[in-house]
Amino acid sequence: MARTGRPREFDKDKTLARAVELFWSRGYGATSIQDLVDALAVERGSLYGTFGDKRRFYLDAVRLYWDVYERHLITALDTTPLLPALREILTHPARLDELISDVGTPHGCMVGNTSAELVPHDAEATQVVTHSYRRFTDLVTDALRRAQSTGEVTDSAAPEAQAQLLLYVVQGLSLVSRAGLDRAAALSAIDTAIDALRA
Amino acid sequence: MARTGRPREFDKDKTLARAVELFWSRGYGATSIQDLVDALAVERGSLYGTFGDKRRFYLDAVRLYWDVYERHLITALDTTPLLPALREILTHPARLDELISDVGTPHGCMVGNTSAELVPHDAEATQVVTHSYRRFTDLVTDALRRAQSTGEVTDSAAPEAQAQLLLYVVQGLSLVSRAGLDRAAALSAIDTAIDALRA
DNA sequence: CAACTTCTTGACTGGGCGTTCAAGAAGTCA
DNA sequence: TGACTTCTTGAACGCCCAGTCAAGAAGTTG
Repeated sequence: MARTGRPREFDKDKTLARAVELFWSRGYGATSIQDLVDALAVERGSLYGTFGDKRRFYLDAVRLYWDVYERHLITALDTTPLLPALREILTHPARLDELISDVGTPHGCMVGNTSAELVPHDAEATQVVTHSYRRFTDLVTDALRRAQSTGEVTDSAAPEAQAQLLLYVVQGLSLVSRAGLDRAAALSAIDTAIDALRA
Repeated sequence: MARTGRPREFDKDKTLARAVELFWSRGYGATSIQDLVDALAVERGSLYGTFGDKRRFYLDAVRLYWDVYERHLITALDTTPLLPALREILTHPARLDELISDVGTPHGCMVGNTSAELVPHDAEATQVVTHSYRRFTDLVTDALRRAQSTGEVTDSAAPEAQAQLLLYVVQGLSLVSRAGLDRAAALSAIDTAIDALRA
């Protein structure tokens, strides 16, 4: 059973990565197939043939977004001391860490945006969002547990509760930053959260 | 210039309040005019005559949502001690405080949902969201400043930074709770946040 | 009652949406 | 080369959407 035929003219992975950008900034509903055709320079039929319908395409984009963030998360959490890494993780989706000043308004976290727009009435979207949140809290909980044992992080609260709170903070910052970002105020707030973790 | 004519058969305020429910749970894009006609029992023409187009209608609903929450906020913040009130405020949009167990998945905060779906590409929505966030931080900052002076709240951080952080927490909790809510885990996280404010 | 104003009703419109599909192009394989 | 498979292209389709409008109903005013 040979799988021959005319080869695809565009790079599937790169196209999906560019679709992430579009879906991320505009959301699911406000991004039309025509927008994607224009931005990706791939015709409608090819998009449908390669990625299935719009929902599949979008959800694949969210999954890719999360995979990239999770890799970043795992790398960052594997450092000592932990608190500077946590600070970076919290500020990352809101692009607070970018040095350029004219970064424009950030798009927030794509998982959070999906939660607001498609959850709970879309079951598959709900599953993707739930999975991502769960991975975040699991990974951060482990890191906090280690940092508690070394005495870097206070054990006045359970690492699970601390991690859950950090999820709220990062999702909240991402969301609020869509409406415009006062960098200094945001960083002060994040530092307040990080300081509260200090032993 | 008399303003006579056939009187409106429905209650404008009550209808707007019911529209809040619908827009809140489904969002802007996923709520069609037909949905509103069906749910509100008011014909299309009357809705358009009374509330203008869909965007106006939605934004008025968001404004009403915020007004109600803000009144609640002002009342709650005017109490001593402050920390239990803050705890209640944080849990309120996620309906963590409701006693009934089958509350279903909460809709999150309607302002936050608007931020995810319409901001920043809709200027008026952005203004509504920005205004709401600003009011929240201003009101909470004042309350925290008073509570710092009485010694209830730690002065290890500026009240502005504490208030901004609480905005992130409440927005994050609201958003995350759309994907399903582990009440105990959420309350532990919120308690961790509140404890960090204690002097 | 008659004139006037506003509200109600629901059929209608035009447009944009997601999606499909047929015909041709570009490869592989024997 | 010729059969076969897959990809590309863009026109076409049907649907549902937000929004309009004309005709009638229900009030007020003098």
